[in-house]
Amino acid sequence: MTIDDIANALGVSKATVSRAITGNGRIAPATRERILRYMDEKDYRPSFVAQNLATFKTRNIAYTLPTDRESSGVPFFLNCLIGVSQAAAARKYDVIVARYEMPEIRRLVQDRKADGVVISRNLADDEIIRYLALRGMPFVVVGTSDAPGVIQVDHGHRAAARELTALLLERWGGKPALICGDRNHIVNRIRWNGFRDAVIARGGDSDEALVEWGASDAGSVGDAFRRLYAAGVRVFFCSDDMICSRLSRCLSDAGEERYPGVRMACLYAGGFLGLYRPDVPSIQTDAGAAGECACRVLIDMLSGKDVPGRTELACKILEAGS
Amino acid sequence: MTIDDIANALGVSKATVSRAITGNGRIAPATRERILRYMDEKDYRPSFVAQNLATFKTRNIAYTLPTDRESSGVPFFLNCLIGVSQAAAARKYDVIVARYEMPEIRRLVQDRKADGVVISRNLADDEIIRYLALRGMPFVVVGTSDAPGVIQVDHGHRAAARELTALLLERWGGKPALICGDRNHIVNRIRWNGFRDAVIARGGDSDEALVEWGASDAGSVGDAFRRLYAAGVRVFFCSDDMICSRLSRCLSDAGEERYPGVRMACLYAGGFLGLYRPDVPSIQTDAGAAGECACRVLIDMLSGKDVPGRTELACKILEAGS
DNA sequence: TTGAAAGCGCTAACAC
DNA sequence: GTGTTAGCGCTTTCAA
Repeated sequence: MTIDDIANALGVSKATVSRAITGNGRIAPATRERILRYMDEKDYRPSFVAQNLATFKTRNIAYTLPTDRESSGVPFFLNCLIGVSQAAAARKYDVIVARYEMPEIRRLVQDRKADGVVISRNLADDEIIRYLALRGMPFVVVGTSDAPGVIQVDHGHRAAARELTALLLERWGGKPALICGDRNHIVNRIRWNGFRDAVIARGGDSDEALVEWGASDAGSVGDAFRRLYAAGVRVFFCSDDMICSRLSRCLSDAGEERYPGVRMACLYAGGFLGLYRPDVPSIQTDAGAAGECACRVLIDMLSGKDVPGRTELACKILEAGS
Repeated sequence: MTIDDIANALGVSKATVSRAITGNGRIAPATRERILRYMDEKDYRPSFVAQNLATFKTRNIAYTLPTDRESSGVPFFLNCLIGVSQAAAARKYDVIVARYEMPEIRRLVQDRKADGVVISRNLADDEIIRYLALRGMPFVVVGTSDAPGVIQVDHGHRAAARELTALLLERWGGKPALICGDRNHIVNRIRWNGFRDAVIARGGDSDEALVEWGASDAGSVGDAFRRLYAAGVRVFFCSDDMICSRLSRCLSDAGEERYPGVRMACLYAGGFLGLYRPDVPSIQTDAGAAGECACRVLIDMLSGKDVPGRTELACKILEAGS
């Protein structure tokens, strides 16, 4: 069934039917009603493709997916995608996924398969972001980007890290340090900042000895831990739950009694942690909410609305026993 | 730039240019070459939307996403999606995601946003699968479905479960049992079948006492474990790594020495396990490969090729020490 | 407020 | 082997 069938059946012209569908142009409320009711009755849906051709819009938004083995195990990306998909569907958009690689992104914009893109990953200085900006493809980043003028949606990692750190330093005392992931990931630097804020606020200084960068596999986490422990650190903050789990395992392997007085906390729990250490204090974020918000912002942009340069979502701090 | 510009620039007709693009119809190899080269030179890409309108194809394939909290932490779905996306891109298709819910699926087919769908999840008897079949939307399932005539791609879970079980019974001896997840998940039933195959082959019988269904959270896994242990079981197979991790944690919480002689193995390692218990024997699958294969099969279907009703991928058995 | 008609960029008969 | 032409289903001037 097409717009013509409707027009004929109702004795009006295609144009009028189109006006009823889009809401553009002048049309008598009565005829509009009549047409809409008829469409509904016949369960008619206008063809997206035809609409797209006429309007130069796809009604798709693209979501970028990290492809490295490392990230694909992280629940964040899936949860975020689900949020994006939800927000999109609510506004009659669809989500198409694109792997976060230059050739794929290029194809995406050249083939005009999407009206805008949600980027789920943010490295410090990024070729893909530059490309999108250059080509005028609207996008929003989930996370924090240091590139100028980039619309972003993120959790308030720094404030949350500061808050949890302050709380635990107060409660536990002892010498703290942070075991942190890749320094190139902005979010790790942000957590480090929040952690440091709290340390400084208590009169400590921002000593680099307080942080071990680049922890990732079991080996490097263990090494970092032993170095810090030897230096007198007893309160261990981890930049994420992956590291926290590894530290925790490293401790139980060695026998907890071998390292008395150790405390630990987690500056970001993306879904792993809960499973294994419900007792570790941590910061919870909601990837789905972030995705949803980012998508909403993007679609607002596409509709020509003004959007905030940065939207910050609240984290939840889980003090959890101990 | 459109097909017309090209036609004019080269002094041929639109139709000829179209033939060069699609490869359909008769065209002199020489002109074809000339046109293609020119397009390349000018970095011209035909408009997908216009093609779609003319051919009734979208060149999109849909991938369904589970929406429950439970599944969204499972790396399988993301890895599978990445595989699908890879296979699709290689064939100039795009992937659009749809949450696995009836209203969304209905919208998808009514709006004709995709030519086919890859289903990443398989419950025993499924409303959505029935709907797709009814509406003539081509689809393939990653996993095993008992609905008749459903094209499926899966790992050989049963054979692998049988093989690993046999191997370990041989090596360890002792009374075995399986702690299994939701009985409604087909894949759990399949693993149970494989496990049982091996037990029977050793002269055991297919006693239901050998399996505890419905394990999921820490509590139910712990309960199942204690019941079985009390019944004399010493060799514990888990249907997946989530359960395995919980069992492992339950043991270390209790103090391993409290339950002497316990062995454990994992009939499916989706990405969690490796982190925490590299020493537990397990069955590894490759979700990415499965997604890639499913997508390839689907696109073959769409191109009118004959495809196998079921494709089975090999699992990797990790014997891992102990 | 409505209708007629000209696109949007491409494909696919059908003729030559 | 190539060109002509009529769509694909919708939007959007421009007149009426």
